[in-house]
Amino acid sequence: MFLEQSGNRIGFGEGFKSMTINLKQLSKLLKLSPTTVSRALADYPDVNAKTRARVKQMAIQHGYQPNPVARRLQKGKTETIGIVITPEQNYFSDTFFIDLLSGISNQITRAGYELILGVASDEEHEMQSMRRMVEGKRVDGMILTLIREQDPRVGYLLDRDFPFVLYGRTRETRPYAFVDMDGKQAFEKACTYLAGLGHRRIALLNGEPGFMFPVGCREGYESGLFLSGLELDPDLIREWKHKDPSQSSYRWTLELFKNDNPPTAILFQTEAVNGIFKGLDELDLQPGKDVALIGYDDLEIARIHRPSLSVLRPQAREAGQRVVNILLEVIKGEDPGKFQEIHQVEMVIRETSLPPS
Amino acid sequence: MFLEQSGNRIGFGEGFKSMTINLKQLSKLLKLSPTTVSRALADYPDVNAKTRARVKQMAIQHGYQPNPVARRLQKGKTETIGIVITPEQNYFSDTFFIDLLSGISNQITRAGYELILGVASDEEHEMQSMRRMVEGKRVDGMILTLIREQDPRVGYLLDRDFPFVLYGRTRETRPYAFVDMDGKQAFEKACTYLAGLGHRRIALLNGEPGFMFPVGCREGYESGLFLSGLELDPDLIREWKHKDPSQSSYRWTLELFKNDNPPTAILFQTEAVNGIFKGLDELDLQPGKDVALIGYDDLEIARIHRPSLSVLRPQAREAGQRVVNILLEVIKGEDPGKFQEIHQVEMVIRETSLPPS
DNA sequence: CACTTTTCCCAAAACGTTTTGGAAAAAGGA
DNA sequence: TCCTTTTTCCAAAACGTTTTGGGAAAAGTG
Repeated sequence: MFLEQSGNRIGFGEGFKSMTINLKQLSKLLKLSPTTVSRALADYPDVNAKTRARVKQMAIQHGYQPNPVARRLQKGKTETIGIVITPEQNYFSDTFFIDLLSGISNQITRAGYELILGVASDEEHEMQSMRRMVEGKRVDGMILTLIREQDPRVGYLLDRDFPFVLYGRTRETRPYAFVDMDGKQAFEKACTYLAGLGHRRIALLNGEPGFMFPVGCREGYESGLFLSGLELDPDLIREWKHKDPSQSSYRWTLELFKNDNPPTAILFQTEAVNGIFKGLDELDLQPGKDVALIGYDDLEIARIHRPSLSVLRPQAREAGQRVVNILLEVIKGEDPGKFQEIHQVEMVIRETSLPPS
Repeated sequence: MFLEQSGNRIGFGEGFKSMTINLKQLSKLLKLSPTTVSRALADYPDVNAKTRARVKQMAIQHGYQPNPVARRLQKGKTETIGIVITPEQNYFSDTFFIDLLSGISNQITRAGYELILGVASDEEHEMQSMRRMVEGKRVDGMILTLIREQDPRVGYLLDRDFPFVLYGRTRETRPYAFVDMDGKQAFEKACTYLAGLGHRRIALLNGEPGFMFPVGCREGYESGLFLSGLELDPDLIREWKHKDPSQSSYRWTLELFKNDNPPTAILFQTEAVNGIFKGLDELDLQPGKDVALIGYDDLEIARIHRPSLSVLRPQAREAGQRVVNILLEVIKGEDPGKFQEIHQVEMVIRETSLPPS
């Protein structure tokens, strides 16, 4: 049976579809083969410069864009990258995560790829959503965030040799690609800075154990104390809960000051700042004046609060872009172990980091 | 030339790909044609129940999943839905948007579709990102959020008859599908409630003009005043800026109380609550006690603040699910004008909605 | 038994690209 | 001029599905 290409059926009520043109139709218009048109558009050297220009001009004129689905099938790639977020991770609390996502999205678009998003309600659905993407051949690579110390996602992906990049790190001996912020260096810097101002009792209100990021923060804190010749006092360390940063940090703030020898400064993740402010308010302590504060992450609240909050500021957008560039390399077949980046974090001194009164 | 299907090349260092099976291979294993296997899996009646069971069993055993890219090409659909968000919209500030997104994502997954995400830095890139999805044949439909009164995106999509659903509404005479919250009814309810408590001076700290959602809020506020026999006083209405809710609402709060006859209650979007709290604090006014407060959106801060904030609570998750279900219908060819839903908003009375002192 | 209907399966086409492996035409070299 | 090389193009295969349009065998029917 011989089947005639039906053409575009203009005026057939097909709505949107009727305004689109495909390769075969374009090549007919140009009186060239689809092969040549395809190769002309892809800048292959074996097509005459003159015809290439003609092809490109016609393509633009008719708004031709190759059908991405067809190209993906032929190329054997999905040109798609997956990411799964969970609402319980209050990570979304402010500009930080959206900055990261913005860097990721823009770089993916630039590469002609797509970003597909899964929203999982808990850890189990998180894994399930990822498996659907991976085993369902829906993505070429995965981006992982909010990494846990023991993270089953990493083992899963390593086991099946599937391309991925972490924003963060985990406890895993096999090599893998990651982009991480130097939380250790950041907290060390903040800690020595405060000590340099004369603070001797510096508290740490750290993130929840189980996740990886508080680990570096604690290391930096301890190292900062050590470098400043200060003793580590376990009574000055508390950990807030991820599901409820404000409430838990509020409680811990009150508790910190029950101490006979209370802190004059607190280091923490900015996520927890509302609880801290509330606690200090209740204790009639003025942030910045009676207690120095430095938070990790430059959230909106840090800038608008009076006094404004001194912070450690990770460059989330840039990190997001790096994550994508690295992932594209890994997808191409590069060795993931080559890509392990730790980005420096700058300190922004505002009004809450004064010497002790 | 005769080409032999090369099979799976197990042990060829192909990594991930080698653990996957395709339709042809599965059909060979079953000694059936690809046609029959495909139809068996799709529950066509023209395949024997016995063989259908055999096929399904074998498919599960080998973890066969049809390649989505191939299916999309054949079906002429991308099975993909697009959404574009912008960071400048502080919409991401808390759980609200992620709840919406969660409802959207889950429903899309259930339908076997994919959600692709664009992050645009401003209005222009927002349009650009959408055009890439639409004209690049990367999605079957679009979801739009944070709608403006005059929204060029809506006109664009209507012009080319491309399926879409709004979360929100816009000024547009042609019929289109939307899911919106009944902001008018919500604010009316809150306003009459406060009036019922005895408040006579009720202020409105509304969202920025240009966007659609403050319109309903204002209507509800005015209607609530009217129903309660109160006069509208333009001095009691202010509008915060979208890019900086806290700062602008802080300024307006101070200004509201410069009034000779200051308000005893404020209605507002919860996004703006930080600025209001700060303003009241500076004026030595106790939230809830000296000034009644009801916010729109049940953000985390509303629950954890002491006193806890009375709020109007839209059901974002459910709305997200409806948006997707409707969009799938529109994609199927249903008339968008049939789908115009306005969801009720419940009021949650907490500690900031007492009678005037 | 002969004919019709139903059941069950399949070959081939189609979706829209890119890649492969030439082949014809033009240009260069002796 | 004749052979070789280069330039420019293209037909056909391939990616992995679903759909189309039968067709053979089995089951009914008279």
